[in-house]
Amino acid sequence: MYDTLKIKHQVIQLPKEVIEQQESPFFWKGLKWTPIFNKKTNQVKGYETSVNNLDLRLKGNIISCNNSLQKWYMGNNYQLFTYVQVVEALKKLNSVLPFNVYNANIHYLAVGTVIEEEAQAILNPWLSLNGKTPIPMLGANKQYGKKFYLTDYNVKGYDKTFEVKTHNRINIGKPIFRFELEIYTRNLNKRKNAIGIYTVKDLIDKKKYKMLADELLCKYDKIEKEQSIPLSELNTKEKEVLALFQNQEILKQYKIDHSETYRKRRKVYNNLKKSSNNKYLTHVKEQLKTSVKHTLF
DNA sequence: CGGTATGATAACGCCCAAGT
DNA sequence: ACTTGGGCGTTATCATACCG
Repeated sequence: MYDTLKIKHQVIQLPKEVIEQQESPFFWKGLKWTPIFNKKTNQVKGYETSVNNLDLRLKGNIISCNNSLQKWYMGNNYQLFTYVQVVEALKKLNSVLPFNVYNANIHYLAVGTVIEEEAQAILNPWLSLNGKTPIPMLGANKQYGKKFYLTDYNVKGYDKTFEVKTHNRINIGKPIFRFELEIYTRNLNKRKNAIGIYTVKDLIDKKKYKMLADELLCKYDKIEKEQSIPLSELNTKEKEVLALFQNQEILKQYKIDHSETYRKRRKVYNNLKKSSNNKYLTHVKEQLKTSVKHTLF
């Protein structure tokens, strides 16, 4: 389930080479660290090294490691990445990195899952998220995904089959849709029912893992989607509300000019969606649910 | 400028009561 | 019965700062 993780380890005792801001490479913790220079001042601003295809940077007394756990461990992220595999991957990461990974701080993480579905059909109905329209994800002059940029998190869905075909020249041989949430942990930690993701240890807390999985599904639910509802079954108010919510431009202005009424309209729309029986959207939701459930093992 | 961090504040969802 | 507006608790965004 986990994709990109940005972890930071605080070094208690820096080697003398770092304290002296040594300008040549040195060995520390069995790794060769090379200085990074500030191009303007030519001063040492940190050190970098790599181990097992992972880049590490040391700045001040913080070693940071930003990478996709799944891609590092499995080579790709078009397959499921289950809890058991996550535990194994972190165990391996801990054995490879020169510090205790489990105690490292985590500020940002991405969770995602894949389902065997045609991406375009899923993406076409996506209208907005919290009132924001998606940015198209482009590759080879083609839109292969949609991404929502919000302050504390990003949500994206895309054609994984297309992506690995154009970027990695790999043919998966079946349609794979990937859905992903990239989020700052503060958003997870400062809410009412906080999940509490502070260190890597928290990532393998089964209860928290489950909550993150739910968070991913919850974001999918929050995406405003074009509804296909049997129109003749709606009353006048519902028809008007439906039309309003399917036009993002008018909706946006409506929200500004009639904010109070907007809230009432939204309520009607929410109820409308609940009673809608869009089989396809329900099917996609179920697929995601099932997929996420499978990553729990 | 883009990425990150942080506290302040605006916006939202929900409920209820009052007005039309 | 439908609409409007206030209160409240929660969440998202804004403003600002820092860094390279």
